[in-house]
Amino acid sequence: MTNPLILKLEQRDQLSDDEKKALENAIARIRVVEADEDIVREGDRPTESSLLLDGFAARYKIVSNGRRQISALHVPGDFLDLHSFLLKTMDHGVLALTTCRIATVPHATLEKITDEYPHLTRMLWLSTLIDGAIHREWLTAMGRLSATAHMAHLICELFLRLKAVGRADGDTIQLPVTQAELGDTLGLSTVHVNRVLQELRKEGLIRFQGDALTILDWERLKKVGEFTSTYLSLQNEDR
Amino acid sequence: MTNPLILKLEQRDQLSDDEKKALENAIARIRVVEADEDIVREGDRPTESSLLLDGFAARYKIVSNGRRQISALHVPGDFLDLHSFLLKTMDHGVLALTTCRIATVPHATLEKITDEYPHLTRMLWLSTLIDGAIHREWLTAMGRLSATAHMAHLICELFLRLKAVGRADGDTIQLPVTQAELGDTLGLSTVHVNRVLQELRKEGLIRFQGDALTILDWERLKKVGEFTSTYLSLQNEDR
DNA sequence: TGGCCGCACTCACATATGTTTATGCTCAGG
DNA sequence: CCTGAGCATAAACATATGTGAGTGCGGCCA
Repeated sequence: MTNPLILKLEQRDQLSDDEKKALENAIARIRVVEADEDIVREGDRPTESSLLLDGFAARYKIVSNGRRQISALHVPGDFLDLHSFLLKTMDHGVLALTTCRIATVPHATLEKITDEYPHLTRMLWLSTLIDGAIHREWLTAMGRLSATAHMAHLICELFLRLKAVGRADGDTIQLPVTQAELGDTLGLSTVHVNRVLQELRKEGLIRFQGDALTILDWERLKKVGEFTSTYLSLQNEDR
Repeated sequence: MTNPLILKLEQRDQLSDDEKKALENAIARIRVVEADEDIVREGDRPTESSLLLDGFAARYKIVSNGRRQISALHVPGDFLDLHSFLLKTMDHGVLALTTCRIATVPHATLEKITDEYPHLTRMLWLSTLIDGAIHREWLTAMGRLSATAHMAHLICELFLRLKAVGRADGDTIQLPVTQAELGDTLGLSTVHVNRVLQELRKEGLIRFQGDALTILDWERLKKVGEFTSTYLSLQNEDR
């Protein structure tokens, strides 16, 4: 089975065999983290970065009154903390939402890659830039869209991101995320998440039973969520 | 006068003379953009990136009902669209909030830097990672803090960022940003921005007359905004 | 010098979303 | 087969923030 990171990057630009080999060799070990466990903690100074191979994970921060905000949801192929390579100190934690299979890449190896593989370096840089683009999109959705639109937007995004790494089954994705976690992602209460999901269901836009989320009307869902995929950089071009 | 980007980067790690020279030489030309003009437009595919030398600028997105969300506020030393080097298509616009002096750096030159200067490349990468860290912090503030706390947080951040590039005068910074623009940044209405500023003033935390913003009680302001500066990566270390 | 125009500021009222509390489903474990 | 935990769902009520409309000030320009 191919490394989902390679899958993700090759969607954006071609990788040489050398580069692919360098990526594969960068993996020092593979570990498994159980659901609800921390993968990295706020304040940590990791000496390696974690690449998600399987499962769902979230970056999060806790604020004073114990409330939590999730600032990123991660799917296979995503680096969870590639930024710790240069930022050094984690300004947030990373949590496993399901059982996660994780490849660890030592920062020393990343440094070597930046010395020897300029194009591959740009591709890794790109992957953090996409994270940033997603952050901006979330900011816009959170600040200026209604809760319903925001939820629709998130669903559109997750569908495309999962599809891009071969994790969509037709119009259905597995989304093993509780309504409380969705609330922490969207900045809403669980109660309101529930209301909003009901509405999307009532409108015939989605089905969502158990973990299985099915898109029933992609076009209308996109419209409700004011979704355009530009920010995901899904095009293959020279970078 | 030193290039504020060099000032900004040298605060995070040492730069060699060669690297500084490479940065200076990367500037193809300098242009001036008047307040309220677009510097880059959503959908553009720039062939050069813009480095802000003087003035204030904002990244923004307009949503369907005409509402606007500002996803980043930029001060001198910030790249406005370094990410366009690899993301290629702008997923948002960039606007001059005041008259801006801007240095343009061709993407071809950036590519050359990534080929020849690994450490400098990492420092440029770092600067986009700091943008990302700020985005995450804004997400948390927007999703889980009260409007007042969010405003306090933003003020703390801008104060430190301006101070880091020598643009603070004691406890005072120039913040030539209207309340409407602050609203678009925080995801609030102008009316509520006004209420929240009154409250911070009444509490004796800030003075804000005209463009001059003075921090009257840093410790309490930090506390109200639940502000910690980790995410700004202000420490000098090997990167 | 007069008159706009942009902006800060106010008030009255509207509403999206939060809070609290409770119910019932489903599924894993004993 | 029962039990409890975790989760989705529900209803009643509370509130932070939005909306719409308006005032007044200060600076710029004719």
